Parts: sequence; C-alpha cells; structure tokens
Amino acid sequence: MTARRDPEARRQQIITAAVRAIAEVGVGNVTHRRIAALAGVPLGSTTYYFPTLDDLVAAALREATEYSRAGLEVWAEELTVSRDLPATFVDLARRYLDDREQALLEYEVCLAAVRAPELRPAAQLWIDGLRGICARFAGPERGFALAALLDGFLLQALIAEGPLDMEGLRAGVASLLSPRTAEEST
Amino acid sequence: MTARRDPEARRQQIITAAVRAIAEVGVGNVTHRRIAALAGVPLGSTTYYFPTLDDLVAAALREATEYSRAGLEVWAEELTVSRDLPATFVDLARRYLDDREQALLEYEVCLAAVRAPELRPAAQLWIDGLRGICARFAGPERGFALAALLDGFLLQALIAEGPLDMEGLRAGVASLLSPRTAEEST
Amino acid sequence: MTARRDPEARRQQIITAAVRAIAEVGVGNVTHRRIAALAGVPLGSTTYYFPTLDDLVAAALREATEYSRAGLEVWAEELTVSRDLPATFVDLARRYLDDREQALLEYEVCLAAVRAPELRPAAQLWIDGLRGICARFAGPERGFALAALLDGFLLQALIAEGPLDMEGLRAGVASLLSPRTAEEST
Amino acid sequence: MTARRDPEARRQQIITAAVRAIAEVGVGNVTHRRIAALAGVPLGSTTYYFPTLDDLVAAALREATEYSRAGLEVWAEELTVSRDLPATFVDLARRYLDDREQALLEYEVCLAAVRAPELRPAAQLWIDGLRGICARFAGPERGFALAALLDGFLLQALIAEGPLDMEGLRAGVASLLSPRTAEEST
DNA sequence: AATGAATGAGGGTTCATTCAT
DNA sequence: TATGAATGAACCCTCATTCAT
Repeated sequence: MTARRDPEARRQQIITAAVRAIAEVGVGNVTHRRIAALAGVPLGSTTYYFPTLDDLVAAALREATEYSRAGLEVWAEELTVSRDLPATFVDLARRYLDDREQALLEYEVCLAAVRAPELRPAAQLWIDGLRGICARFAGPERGFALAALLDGFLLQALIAEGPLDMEGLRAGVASLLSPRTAEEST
Repeated sequence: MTARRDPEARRQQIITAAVRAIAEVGVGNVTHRRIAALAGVPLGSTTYYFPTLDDLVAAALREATEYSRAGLEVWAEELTVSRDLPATFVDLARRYLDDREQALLEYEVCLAAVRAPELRPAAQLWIDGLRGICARFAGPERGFALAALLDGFLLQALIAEGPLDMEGLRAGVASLLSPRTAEEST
Repeated sequence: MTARRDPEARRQQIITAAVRAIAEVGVGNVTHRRIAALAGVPLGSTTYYFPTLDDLVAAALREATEYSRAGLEVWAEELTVSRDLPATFVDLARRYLDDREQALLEYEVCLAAVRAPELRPAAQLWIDGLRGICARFAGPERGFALAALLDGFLLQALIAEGPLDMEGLRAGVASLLSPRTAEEST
Repeated sequence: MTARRDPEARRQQIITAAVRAIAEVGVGNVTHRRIAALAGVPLGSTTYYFPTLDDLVAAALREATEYSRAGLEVWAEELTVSRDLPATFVDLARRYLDDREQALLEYEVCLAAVRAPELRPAAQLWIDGLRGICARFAGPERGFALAALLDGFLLQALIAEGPLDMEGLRAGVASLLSPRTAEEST
C-alpha cells in the first residue's frame, strides 16, 4: 500500500503520536505498538523510521519540549505589554497548567534526562527559556530564582489535589520582581 | 532453603532494595527480579510480601518520601539556630543534593503520583513538610513561594550539567525572607 | 492455635470445601489456596492432610460421587411406589438437574477418570448405581440402555441453553420400559 | 530465523497441535509451551496468532467439534443404505470409539462449555448433528431420546474398563427405532 | 522503501510443595 | 501436631527487534 509518499510527514506523524502516547501512559509504558496504533501507521514504520524505541521516545520528548519552549514566546509578548507583571505571571502559569498533558510531559522530560544524558539539552531548553524571560523582567540576578519558583510551583500544581494557592504564587513573584532591599545584598 | 524466619525484617529488606532499585533505574524500569537480586532474596519473596509489583513500588516510594520528610527535621533545627537564614537554606539545599539518589527519588514519587493518585499523599508529604518549615521562617504568605522556589531549584539542579547558581538561589531566598516592600502588597 | 481437636472433622471439612471449589471452577482450576480459603483452614492444613493436591482432588471427587450415588436411593424409593414410571423418571431427572453444581461434578469425575485410572471406580459408582436401578424397572437387558439414555440426557441438559425437551425424554423412557415388540428381538 | 511465510498454514498448524495437546492432557492442562512444542513452532507464535490461551483453546475445540460433526455425514450415508438400522448404529458407535482421542475431545468440549458459554455453540454442533440424524431414522419424537442414548453410551464407554455391552446398546436402539406401542402414548 | 510476520528474552504472577517452628 | 513463611519452577503474555517479502 505504501500509504503516504512523504517520508518526512510520516516521520512527524509518528513523533506526534509518540508524544501523545507518552503523555497518556508515561515514558516507561510506551510501546511501538501503542504508538503505531495511535498514529495509524503499520507497526514496521516505527522501527523503520527510528532505529530504537529509545530513539523514538527521545525524539518525542524533544518535540514536546520544543513545543513548550515555543509557548514561552507568548509569555514574552504578554509580559512585555503587561502593566501588572506579577498578575500576568500568575495568569500565564495558570494557563500553562490548563494543558495538563503538556505540562506533564515537561516533567517526564526532566526525569528522563536525569538518567539519559542525551536528553539533557532538551530538558534544558525549557528551563533556559524560562530563565531568559524571567531575567528580562526580574534582572539577571533574580531571574534565576524566579524561574525556579515558577518551575517548582508548576510541578507542585501537577500533583496537588485541591485548589492552588495562586495568591501565594503572586506574592512570591512580586517579591522577586520588586527592587531589592538593602539587607539582601549583604 | 526457607531462610530467615523474620517476616517483618524481610519485608523491610525488600522495601529497602526496591528503593535502591528505583533510584537506580527509575520507577518504570524496576522488576521483581531486580529487586529480589538486590535484596538477596528469592524471587518468590517479593510477591509473597507484596501482591503486586505496583504495591511494592508504592511501598518503596512511601518509604523514600518518609525518609526525605524525616530529613527536614534537620532543616528545622539548623534554621532555628541560624544567624544567616539565606545562607543556611542554600547550604541545606546543597547538602540535600549530595544524596543525589534520594533527591531523585523525590521526583520519581512526584511524577508517579501524577498518574497514581494513591501515591499523592506520599508525594505531598515532602512538599507539605517543606512548606511548613518555610512558613515558619518566611511567614505564612511567603512560605508557599519559598517552598516552590526551593523545590524548583532542586529539580533543576538534578538535571543541570554545569555548576549551580548558588548565588542566584541565595538571592531569591533572601528576597522571600526579607520584609516586604510597599509595592508588593498592591 | 491448633483450632479443632478433631482431625477427622477437619479432614472432612477440607474435602467438603474441595468439592465446592471444584464445582465452582473445575478440576483444572482448583488450588490449595482456594480450598483452604473456602474451608476456612490454614493453607498448611491442606497439604498436611493430603500429600498432594491430586490426592485431595481425588478425595473430593470420590466424595461427590458417593453423594450422587446416595441420591439414587431416593430414585429407587420413588420409582418403587410410582404408578407412572416414565413420568417419575422424568421428574427425578429434572430434580437432579436442579442441583446443577452436583450434576456438573458428576461429569467432572467422568472426564477426570478418563485420564486418571484411579478415579474410575468412583466414576463407575454412579453409572453402576443408575444401571442397577434401571435394570430393576426395565429388565436386565433394557436397563443398560435406559441408564445410558438418562446419562446422555443429563449431560446434554447441562450445556443446553434453551428449555429441555422433557417430552422427548419421557417418550424415550417409556419406550425402553415398555414390553418389547416382536421385531426388536430380530 | 523467521521461518515459513504462510500465516494461514501456521495458524492451522498451531490449532492442530492444540487439538492434540488437549486430547493428551485435557483442557485444564494445556500450556502455550506444550502446544508450541507439539506444533514445532516458537513459543511466541502461539500468542502472535491467538491473543490469549483461552482463544487458542476455544479455536482448537471448535476445530475438534467440527471434525466430529463432519464424521456424522458418514453416519448418515451408512444408515441410509442400511438394512439393519440397530446393527448399523451399534457399528458406527463402535467405530466412533476407535478414535478414542477424538471421542474424548468431544466430552472435553461439553464440559468446557458448561463454564465457557462462548463454547456452547461448538458443543451443540455435535449434539444437534446427532439429533438430526437420529430424528431422520427414529422420527422426530424418538430422535431426541436416541441421540441421548448414544451420547450417554459413548461417554460411559470412554471410562469403562471392561468390555462394552454392545448388545444392551443394540436392544435400546432397536427399541427406540421400533414403532411405538399403544401404552407409550399415554 | 515499507511492512507485518516472526521470534525469544524477559516480565508479572501463581502455586504446589517444603519445612522451620 | 499444625502452620504459615518460604521458594523456585512454570505459567501467560508483552514486546523490541529482526527480516523476508
């Protein structure tokens, strides 16, 4: 049948399915079969385009992370025109969590990166992007902490059962955005 | 051979091995066989004491998380007598990372909890403990953010390749510990 | 704890549980654990009283078959006072099927006996009993066939989905009970 | 090694082996390994072609039953040209028992069908076929009983140790084939 | 170039049986 | 005597991967 006459498209199709599969069941539970079924391609395709399942997973994680990073451009835009930075940060975080699947993937990447060094650049992509933006609005020194604060909040939010403490987040962000007081520089 | 006749000890032995196994290869890659080998017990033991691998993993994660939480008591003590809170926080974080295996486990728990609701209480244990301590030193409002900041930092540290920006962390912590400025309350 | 001080009773208790277990899941699916649980005795008891699972199963099947055979005494009584033998046979068959579990066991025994010669005497118990009764009412020559007819009917009834052809059964029984016609002896 | 490239043949090969395996050790004792070994195919093949062992067993039982049913066509032919129906019936029964393995399978199917409703149609195939033939020669009313008689005889013959009472069978068959007497219709 | 049949290693789990207690 | 802890063989099944087609 040799379905599509477009190798690149099929390759992408498989990656996309892999991303969804990972989001659904986690890195440790994806299989060739699941991905192939999700993508609607023959089983053989998956190994034809990717030598190894690990390779395919890695490609998927890179894809996911790139998508996340791309989302940061919206953050940059909105923050640039914002007149209430803390509120905007909080709002962006909230909306980020709306796509739970995507947010989850971000942490899958991080965890996978711990044991798979070749994934570290991908994992770093999001963090670096976030830091870059934070640094732009909180200054080079505070940017690092602001990024960590947001990252920690997002992770905690993913496993939290009840409502989130958005006010606590806002307060923290505000604090890191405000001009430093005398003591701190000591 | 029917070895040792001490069920409770053997149970604990298996859990301990499971914790180590998870730290080594991750939640998604532990197997009965690996755990049994690590514990030095026959394969059958693992299923004799735990109906299911999932049960065993859950027990192990709970164990790991409890251990982490217990470690927070040291934090409380040191912070109580500290004369430079930010520096002490930074120092505690650094030492926390020294036991990379343990730190890693903490995030395994979090990620696993996302898909396994029965693990959420365990995952929450660490976060709640950390928040409690932070609240004690940063006040109820800032405590939430301080905990998120630390958590985010630790996660990022785990996958970072180069040296850590301890100064950035210190600055952030200091900022959240310092009395708030006028603007922030807006 | 050494529960009962009555080994014989406990032995019987286990056999009874085994009979029920076999009726529930079939000879091929009984386990020590299931029987022990059903009997409410410790796992060890089952192997303490019976060297082997096969031995226990055999004992249970013998028990079941003995029970069936005992039931035939009722047949004898009712048939003796019956004024409509075919109708009584049909009625007895119908009532026999009421205890589906027991009827099923009878065929478990037969099938098991095919491969386990030591069970043949047990399996034969029912058939011989049935034949004896049939011979009493249909004569020595026709008794054999009457027993086969009833046995075949009961087996078919066990797996039939819809209503049973009781009238067909009655006609057959009547035919075998009636004095033979001239032709038949040819 | 990836042997033969003929899926349909291999599928059939596995079913055939399963039939033999069941005949040898019974439904409750067949395993993937045994079937694979008997078929001379790798273990993985069995699960590749049949999602579940139960599925494979069901397929095998259907096959066996279909084979039995096909054998009934010989019965029909021989009976049609017979000048001594009872003797022919007896002869057919005797020859049926010659293939003990096949006869046994028939009862395996019946017993399995009791607990596995999806097997009932298969089990019914043989019974319905037998009834159809019997009805053709004994009339619609007596056919049911004749089929039951034969079925019961065959089952009893399978577990009988000594010689079979062929004369008893003949007498019974003859009786059911003969025109009914006055009494019977009462 | 593309596919699905084929394979075997390995995983989770069950369980008869043994045996220290 | 009686028990439940302990064991390891064997089970069913999944799957990455290979490869004939």
